[in-house]
Amino acid sequence: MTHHFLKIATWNINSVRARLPLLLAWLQQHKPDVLMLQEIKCEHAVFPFLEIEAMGYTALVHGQKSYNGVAILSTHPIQEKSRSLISEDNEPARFLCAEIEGVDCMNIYAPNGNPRMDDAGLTEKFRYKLRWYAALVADVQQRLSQHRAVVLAGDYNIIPEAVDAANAAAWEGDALYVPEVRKQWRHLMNLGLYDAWRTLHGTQQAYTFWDYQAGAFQRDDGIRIDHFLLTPSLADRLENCTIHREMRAKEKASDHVPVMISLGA
DNA sequence: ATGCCCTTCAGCGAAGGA
Repeated sequence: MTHHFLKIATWNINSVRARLPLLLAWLQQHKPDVLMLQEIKCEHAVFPFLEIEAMGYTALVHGQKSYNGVAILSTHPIQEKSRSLISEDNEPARFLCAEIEGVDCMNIYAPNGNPRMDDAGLTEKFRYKLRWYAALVADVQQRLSQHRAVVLAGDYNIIPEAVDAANAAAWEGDALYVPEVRKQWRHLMNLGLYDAWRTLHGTQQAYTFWDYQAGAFQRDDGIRIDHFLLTPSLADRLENCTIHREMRAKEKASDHVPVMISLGA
């Protein structure tokens, strides 16, 4: 079986319009085959198609006004497979799946889930995060039963382990780190998926998000919450995984940075 | 101590993020 060499990236861009110059410069420099964007924060009608298509990319957009929104950019032929994960009314735009070169590229922007508790107990926001992850696990399971090659990438809003935070103790009780949520991560891993960063870099500490507040980046008080999970045949092709930390130091930076993998032919 | 910051929409603050 022959494959295409593929560079696939993910980036929670925190508004594609506010970040367009940074996005175009990054694409020009790194030229990924595929880029999964989260938090584009716009509807399809105002997505910057012209500028992105001028760089040789086709854009598949699942937009929403003001909040959320995901998109997949590709230099290869792209076929949409799904944009719904959880069959509830008013589903926010947090999911988009497309087939590219025989790979199911699943772009996720998981619910944050905070605040986790209020006076009445677990909040609806937190319960929704758990339901959303249950639906994601079921969707991935379905694709695995069909022997699909799957790249599951995006903003998971999960700190998998203590090593994935500069100060794990500060995240105790937070919806990104509580045991119930880390258990959802383990459910995914136990389906047989490989964390691209962990696979290549072991327990080396690296972060993909630093809060805008309190000089978090200057203090390197970050967390690793943007991830690539791969099915085994794709993990076998994994050549590298890079976290583009330098993007956090730019003017008008997103609070997340790009993560990129290379898959061998 | 979810306040610090940033984005959107719609105004001259609120909501949401993580």
